[in-house]
Amino acid sequence: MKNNNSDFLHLGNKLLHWYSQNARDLPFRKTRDPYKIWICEIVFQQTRISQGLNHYNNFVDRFPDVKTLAEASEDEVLLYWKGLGYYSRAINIHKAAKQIMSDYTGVFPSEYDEILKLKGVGKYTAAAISSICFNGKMPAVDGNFYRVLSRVFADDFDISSSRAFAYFSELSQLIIPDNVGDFNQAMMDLGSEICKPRNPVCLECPLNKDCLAFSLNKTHEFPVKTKKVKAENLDLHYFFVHRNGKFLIQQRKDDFIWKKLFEFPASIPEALKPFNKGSKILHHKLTHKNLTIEVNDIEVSSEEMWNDFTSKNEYLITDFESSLMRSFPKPLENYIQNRLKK
DNA sequence: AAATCGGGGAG
DNA sequence: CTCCCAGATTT
Repeated sequence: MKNNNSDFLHLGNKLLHWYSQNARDLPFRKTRDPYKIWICEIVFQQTRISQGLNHYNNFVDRFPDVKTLAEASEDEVLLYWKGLGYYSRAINIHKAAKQIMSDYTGVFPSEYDEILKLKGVGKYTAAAISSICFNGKMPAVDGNFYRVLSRVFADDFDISSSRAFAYFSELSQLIIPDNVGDFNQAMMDLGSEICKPRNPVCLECPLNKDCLAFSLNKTHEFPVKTKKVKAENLDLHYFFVHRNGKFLIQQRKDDFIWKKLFEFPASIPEALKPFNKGSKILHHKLTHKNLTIEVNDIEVSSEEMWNDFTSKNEYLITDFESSLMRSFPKPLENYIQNRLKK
């Protein structure tokens, strides 16, 4: 009579064996430094390894430890996050570094409950760090867990439900082995390399004999996700005000998209319109996905008028070379390069 | 419980 | 074009 949870424990051990021979060779796999693992976990939230690998390497190279990161400026941390997206991660990672310096004397906390208190660290990340670095026993339940578990058990629980994390945390207990750190990483690699969202490579999967969805030929039906992600359109207007290679920028707030990144002025004072008789004005429009950006490209003709602009304290003055040292939204980054590189 | 936050790449 | 990715935070 099979009526207890121990029936599935061999799955976790099969996974560990597969992982011992198929683990991806990644830079953060060579360390148990909680700082490095932390950075890695934040960088790769909602981000593919191939997309974030350079950012991870550059980040830990410039900020090799908590103290270095805590003592850096927020703008420089954002610079190293340039192009990665979800910029609150960079702001939180910087706050958390200061938090570790002040609340934990600069020593990375080792307990799950303490790690969870760090800014930008949620249940997944706290579990990942504690299990990989401190032999913690919490499953690091992420999208890979949702996908692998829902397929293995042909479970149609809606992963877009707010209860999905608790549900699949519970479900993972059926197969979780003693070595939770390796198990968590094994689930990540399996989900990434084998049990992929589309076209999973089931013939190479160590769990294919145990996978209900595979035996039913229904892997494509799992996981179930009902909620659709709606992409609202966003229209932005900018003034690219420039003269002799210099141009105006300002820093965004932290309450909307592109938190604290730099951008062109979204408006200019009425007093400075119209710039003056001779200024050349171009209108550029760029679209990308749900984003529409219109740029009033104004070459200020007189030194006098330029001085009127630059005397406004609300603007920063920069040029192409200096702009490389700021983090701009990707579309504006591209615009600057196309506009001034020549 | 639901909305929001980026950008790149696969299909 | 749509969907997804080593999720967390805010409301």
